[in-house]
Amino acid sequence: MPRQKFLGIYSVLKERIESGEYPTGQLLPSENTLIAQFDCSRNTVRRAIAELVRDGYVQTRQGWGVCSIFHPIEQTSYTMGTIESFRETALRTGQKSTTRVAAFSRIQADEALARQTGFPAGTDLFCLWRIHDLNGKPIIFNISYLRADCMPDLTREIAAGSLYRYLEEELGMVIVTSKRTITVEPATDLDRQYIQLGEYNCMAVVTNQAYNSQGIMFEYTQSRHHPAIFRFQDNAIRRPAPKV
Amino acid sequence: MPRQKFLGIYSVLKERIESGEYPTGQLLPSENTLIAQFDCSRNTVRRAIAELVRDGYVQTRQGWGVCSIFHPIEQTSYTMGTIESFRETALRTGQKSTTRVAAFSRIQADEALARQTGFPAGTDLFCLWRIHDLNGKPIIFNISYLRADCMPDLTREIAAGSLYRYLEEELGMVIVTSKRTITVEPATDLDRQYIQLGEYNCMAVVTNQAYNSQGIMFEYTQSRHHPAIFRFQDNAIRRPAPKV
DNA sequence: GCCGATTTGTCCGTATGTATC
DNA sequence: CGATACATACGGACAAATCGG
Repeated sequence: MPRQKFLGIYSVLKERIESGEYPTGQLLPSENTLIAQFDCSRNTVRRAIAELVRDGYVQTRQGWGVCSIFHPIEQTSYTMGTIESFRETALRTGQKSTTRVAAFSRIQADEALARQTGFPAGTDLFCLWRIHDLNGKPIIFNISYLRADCMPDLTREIAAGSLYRYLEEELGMVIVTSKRTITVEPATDLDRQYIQLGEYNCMAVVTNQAYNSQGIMFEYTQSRHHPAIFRFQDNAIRRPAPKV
Repeated sequence: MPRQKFLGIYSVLKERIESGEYPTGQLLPSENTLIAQFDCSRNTVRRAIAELVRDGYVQTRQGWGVCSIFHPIEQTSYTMGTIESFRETALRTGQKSTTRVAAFSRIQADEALARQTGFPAGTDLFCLWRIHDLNGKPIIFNISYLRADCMPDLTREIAAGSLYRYLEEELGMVIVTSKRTITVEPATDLDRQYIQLGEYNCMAVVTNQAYNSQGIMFEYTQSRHHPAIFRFQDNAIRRPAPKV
């Protein structure tokens, strides 16, 4: 049981849903019942349920209850609303991953790059090209720009390992928010050089802007995925009606 | 001011951030200050801030404060973590949209379709092909399967209008949750028949499973987008470290 | 249609824990 | 160490939606 109570309740409920104890389409016990079961306050139960809603496990309806909408099929998604590094995802799904550094340089952001990345013009940056292999096959071509003043001692060797592990464990940097944009772009010569695309002439591109705990954007990365293996899943919740 | 207090505070803070009153990289007033300003409880302020975090406007850090990470550039996204119909999106971005029905039929889900869509085998379904034009150009090919028992009187004519408006306003159905998956797939002959792809040989595919307020999945839709106009944006928040 | 019981949604006040400076 | 800030948790009150009698 985690230190935080609501997370404990959350994972217990999650497991009950996955195990079929609360079947799809049926109501969970009411909040009051759960309060008695877990011996906690109403807010704590509600917090746990809110997380399940975010995960697409249940949905709630005023005056009615909390309803399971779990379907076991979809649990194999590549990534969801959390930040997860390539290495972490591979680990979670039990696959074998390696990373190669194809280029490593230090540059200053010119006007065009500033517009593209969102860094102020003139910012001192590391430019990093990495290839991610999954089960021996190259599938992601990563173009990163990293604020040099946030990681002055970055080397090509470090970049070959887990960049996020280095930032978090070595530098004590806390990665908090990440803004992502998904697009589909024509494959470039560079893409074809690193990724075996076969018949495909496009790439699935995830553009990622990561912020550290001080609110500074320290990373801009274009992850150019082989289209055949790319998969992104999320759950949307309809907001209360747009008041006329 | 909306009926709900936290939404009012949310939109006031949002506007202050957008207007530059709380510049990017700086801290917002502390919770206690905001409590005094809005004359409300701590929970209410925190709820409003939580929404801003979800929107990627701010990030919070214990012991430090709430920090603006707003960048005005990115506000043109095609869609975000909410459910929005094609028509609503077009309206919001001020574009001209039309919808054509290319096919309309009534079928029963066989085993293969059941596996693909998640409907139980044998379910009575409407099958609907629609083409969405934006500013006169066809850009989305929509393949929908709809539970017939949720909308027995659906006709081709109704489908040509806004399907969601019909479901919500005419049938009083409330759309709550939607599970989306984004992939990239090779363009089919059918795709090419309806969408002018030019050099592209792929489509950006958004697979959507929509649930009504009773927790019943009533819609499965494959939205096959022209890759050049497809854009999906979201904000990820790093969960507290995976407890080892 | 109304009423009452149940259930979730919103809001308040307070206390304590924990991270930051 | 203390002051300040956010994070978690508790308990209570009322509102709004749902459903059954």
